[in-house]
Amino acid sequence: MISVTGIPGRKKILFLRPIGGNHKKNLFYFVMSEYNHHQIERKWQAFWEEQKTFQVANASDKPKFYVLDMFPYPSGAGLHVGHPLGYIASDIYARYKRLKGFNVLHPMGFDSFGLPAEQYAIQTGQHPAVTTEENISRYIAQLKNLGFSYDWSREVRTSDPAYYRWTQWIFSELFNSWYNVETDRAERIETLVKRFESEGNQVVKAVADEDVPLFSASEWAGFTAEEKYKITLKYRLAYLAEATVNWCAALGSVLSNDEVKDGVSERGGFPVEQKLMRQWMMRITAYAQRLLDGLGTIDWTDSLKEQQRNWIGRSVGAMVSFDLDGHSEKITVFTTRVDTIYGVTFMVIAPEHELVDKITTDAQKSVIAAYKEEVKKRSELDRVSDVKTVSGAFTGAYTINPFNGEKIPVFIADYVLAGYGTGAVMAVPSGDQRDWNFAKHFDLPIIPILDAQKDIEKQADATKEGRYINSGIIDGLTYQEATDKLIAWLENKGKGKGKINYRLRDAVFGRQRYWGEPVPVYFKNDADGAPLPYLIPDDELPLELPAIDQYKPTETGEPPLGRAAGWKYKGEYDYELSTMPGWAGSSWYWYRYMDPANNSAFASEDAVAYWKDVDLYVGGTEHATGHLLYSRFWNKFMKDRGFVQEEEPFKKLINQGMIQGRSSFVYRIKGGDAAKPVFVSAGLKDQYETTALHVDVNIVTNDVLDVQKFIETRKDLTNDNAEFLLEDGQYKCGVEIEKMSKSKFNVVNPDDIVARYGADTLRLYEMFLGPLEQAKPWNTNGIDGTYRFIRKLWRLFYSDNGQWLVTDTPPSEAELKVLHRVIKKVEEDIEQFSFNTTVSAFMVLVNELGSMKTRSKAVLQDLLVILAPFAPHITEELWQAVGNQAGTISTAAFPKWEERYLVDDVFEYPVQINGKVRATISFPLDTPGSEIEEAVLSNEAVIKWLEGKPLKKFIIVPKRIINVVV
RNA sequence: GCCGGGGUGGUGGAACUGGUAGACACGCAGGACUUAAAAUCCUGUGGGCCGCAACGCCCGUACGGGUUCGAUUCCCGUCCCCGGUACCA
Repeated sequence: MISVTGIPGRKKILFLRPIGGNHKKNLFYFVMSEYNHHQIERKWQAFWEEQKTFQVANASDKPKFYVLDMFPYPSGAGLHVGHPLGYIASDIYARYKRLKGFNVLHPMGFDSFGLPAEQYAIQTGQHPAVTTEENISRYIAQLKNLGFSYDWSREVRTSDPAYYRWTQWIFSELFNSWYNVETDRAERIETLVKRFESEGNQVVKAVADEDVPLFSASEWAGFTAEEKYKITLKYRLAYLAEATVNWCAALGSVLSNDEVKDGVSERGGFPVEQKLMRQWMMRITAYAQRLLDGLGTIDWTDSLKEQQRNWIGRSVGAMVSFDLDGHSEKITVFTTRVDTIYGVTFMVIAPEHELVDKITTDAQKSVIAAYKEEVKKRSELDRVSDVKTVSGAFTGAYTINPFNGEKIPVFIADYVLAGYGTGAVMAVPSGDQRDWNFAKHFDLPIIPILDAQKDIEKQADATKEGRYINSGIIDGLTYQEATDKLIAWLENKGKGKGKINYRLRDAVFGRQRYWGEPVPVYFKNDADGAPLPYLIPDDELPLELPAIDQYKPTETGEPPLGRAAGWKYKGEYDYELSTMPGWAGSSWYWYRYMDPANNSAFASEDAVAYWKDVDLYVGGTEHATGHLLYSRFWNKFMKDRGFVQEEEPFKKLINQGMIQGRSSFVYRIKGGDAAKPVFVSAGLKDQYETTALHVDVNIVTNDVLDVQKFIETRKDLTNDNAEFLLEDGQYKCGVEIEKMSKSKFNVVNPDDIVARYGADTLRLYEMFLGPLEQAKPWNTNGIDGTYRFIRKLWRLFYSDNGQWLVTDTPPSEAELKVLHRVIKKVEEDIEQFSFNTTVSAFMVLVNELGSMKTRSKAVLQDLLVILAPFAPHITEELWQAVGNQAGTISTAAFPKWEERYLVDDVFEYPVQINGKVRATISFPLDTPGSEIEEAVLSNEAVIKWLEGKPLKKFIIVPKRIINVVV
């Protein structure tokens, strides 16, 4: 664009644009066009900001609606075109809901604590707060560029002390709470102490550490205050524990299970090992059942709920105690198949099991020691990838099957995990393939226990069909009968009981990092000189991050906070040196938006009572077992304690699919003179041996490489030394779909697209690409179509030479028909988040209106309103141009469609004949209600079938089905 | 292996609860306008056959069966792709 000129007549901006031209002759040709997205979008974004158009109050006579985006971590790379996909969708929905008469809360903020800023700090010495601040500014600019209707006055940042003061407060409340199994909710720790005072701890049912000593009320009364405090530490929802954690040496930090993928860290791919460490933990396991039950009450996708179900991993079974031959201890196993107990021919316990050393016989000591050594050496990665190899060692000990008194050899093997169940399994080779493999390897007996089991000499058969054999008291019974009888027997004899087990582990709540929320705890030594944790009082929060000189761990291996000179509580007691994990700040942030400036509570009671919960949450599925689980956990806790209103925080959740990159490749022929590289076009590459090289997608158009630009961007190439083998005179690039990332040169920046086509076009195009939930590659190729649509829309109002076309004449039947059909479709599609088909409907509407001679103002106004959520800028501009007050389209009423405009000249309805056979029937429009004599049936077979049978009558029934009685 | 979701033109994708498969868009081809190009507009575009043509016919929704007057849609089996998860007892 080279110049912007005049405003003749109506409020219309003309601008001149060079459109090609012969630069050598210095000749330019111009067209006049009125649509200038730069001007329009700048104008309205400024307008919205000045007028505070999207600021929303915590009260209204309209119903509330809360639309939330998963807030981003502000990375240094800025946004790429993939990021806004979900934001565009939620913005459309938020704007749509406003048009539908709701008071809509639609905020945005930043999850601003995190690893990358810290890594950068370690390398450069730059304080993470500084880089974070810069990144956030860039994000905000990019987001505003896209015309989102956020209420920016409610912005939050998790790294802001005024925010994390409340994250610390929630931690304190968790620390001050215990889980009462009888009431099935969290309660203040004081209620537990009262119980101890009146009845000791033997009848209290709580979720607590396993090593709690039993005491009576009078014993409790005899404890010192410090001893009492120590006992309560074992009950609190936030507690310290010596736990095996995923330790990543390269990152210098502990990682949670969902941050570890295939034995390496999710971020960076560094090796992760198991290590015992004293850590803050969260008793999320207390909520396992409620987290599971809650899934039934919320509108999330099945796959996401299934992921959470699997992660929680509920399994129903029984605990069975086996006496040890010659020892007083017992080994307890957890099994989901008690019914197979008569098929047990050996037992396997984890190498880390506490009884291993005790029960190993002298003869086996060396074998066991050697095996344990071997297991230690095998990394997590090997254990995972090498499932086939059978390994294990015999301890020399035997247990007794409680049902038939048989002696059962005890093995150790690493396929049994110390952390799940009891770390011991009873092995039934006839019914379990792993046990079967183990039995074959060590030549142990395989006993069939069901008459329906087949081929158990070849493989295990896990069937529950048939009747039991070789099975003592359950011979002849079915699965359910047998299970019930065995559990009753066990409970009766005190040898076991029915039990539900969860895979879910308590969450580690500490990172050896600087850039996170400090845990508001200090340590004071007890009578024996061991440190005891104490909370920092609420009124002294926030505990702010101290300044430190370097951001890496100390020389003695302490977390970075160990470097903070003189950082002690009351100048005397050591603070906790680890910080909270990344999920802490994001586990409650949606409440802060409700009342972001409050400094006497995380949000006022009124604000929470008004907004309650999130009606629509939009974000990626990658948070399935992290953020989305922890948030539900904290929310349930806060509900228990009466801080919030709802059991579940996110009523409906939509997962937008990831937008992948579409990488382009050039092919260099292998061998030859390195100084004279030869590149071959994609269609010819099979004739040579080539190396594929990424090439920047920004110099590739429709898969054709701009060879000149390519040479310019490469230092090693000149016009003279490089050779290109072309096809059809062009260099065609190869294409591959990969994750969008800088290193693959496939990043497309939304700012570039906005500069070229405008935010409205980008918004429409991202929605048009395909179903929201589906992953899809970014491809700029098709964007011209949406851009054309926007300009066609403009030309409904202005002719090519800038003439105003809209008239006050009443709408024609034809206009109303196409309009109302689209209004209906748009409404239905938006409610179902089918935005791609909505955009198609707009295109049809604009095409059809464009082909009509008339330009009725009433019709065009309705079109603007229904299109406004998708393309807010151009619709605001045209809305004002047709004579409305500026900015009022945001709160206009979504138009209603009328049935009478939806019907065609000819009805075409599915038809039922005698309530059975169906076909399509067509008849003239002016006949409904009256008797129908003429009709056209679509299906030949039906017509044949009807031949000779007079049609008695047609009955039009609801749902547009016609019943024909013959 | 198990769980969840998919497989439709050259491409992205439509198709309500079983009722004209391929909407909408990209790309491509042809045309109009233009000294030319761009932009814009118009026409055509799943494959095949017959024909001057309108019309018409056959085949087509991964593959093989089935139910039905009628199947992209429902059922059974096979293959492939994507996501999650993995010695969980």
